[in-house]
Amino acid sequence: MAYWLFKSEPDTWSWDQQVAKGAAGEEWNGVRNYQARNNMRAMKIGDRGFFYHSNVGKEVVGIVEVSALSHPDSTTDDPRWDCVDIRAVKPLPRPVTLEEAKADPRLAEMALVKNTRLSVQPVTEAEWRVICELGGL
DNA sequence: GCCAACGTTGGC
DNA sequence: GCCAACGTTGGC
Repeated sequence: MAYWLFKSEPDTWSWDQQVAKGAAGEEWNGVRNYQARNNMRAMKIGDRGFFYHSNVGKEVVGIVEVSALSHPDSTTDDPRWDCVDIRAVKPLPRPVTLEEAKADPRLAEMALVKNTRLSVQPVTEAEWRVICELGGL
């Protein structure tokens, strides 16, 4: 199983909205970046991801799961853009802020820290464990 | 195929 | 609100 990180501005799409979608999940649409799209194309059902609030909060707030494989993004007719569906699994007991991630030497190579502009990122298993630990899981 | 101009993201 | 980093576009 692979691990990922999904960024969203809470003003646009928040963790609470994701939770409200329940087990059905929701399209992770609107991504217009090739790297991010390629990451989504590589995802499999059941892969886990962090849900990160950018701009407001700047923290990992919860864990999601891929509930549908990559398919055309319904918000555009442009065939270049695909997306997966994700559903909320559980919140982190304690959100992990970007500041904390930056302060932890084990996360120095994390895309969240090194490549702030990428909106859908791969996360290594080691990084996954560290964030979970910091988040109180 | 290069690169300048432009647009967007996201931290501060 | 600013600006740095980065990605994309389009002229040549």
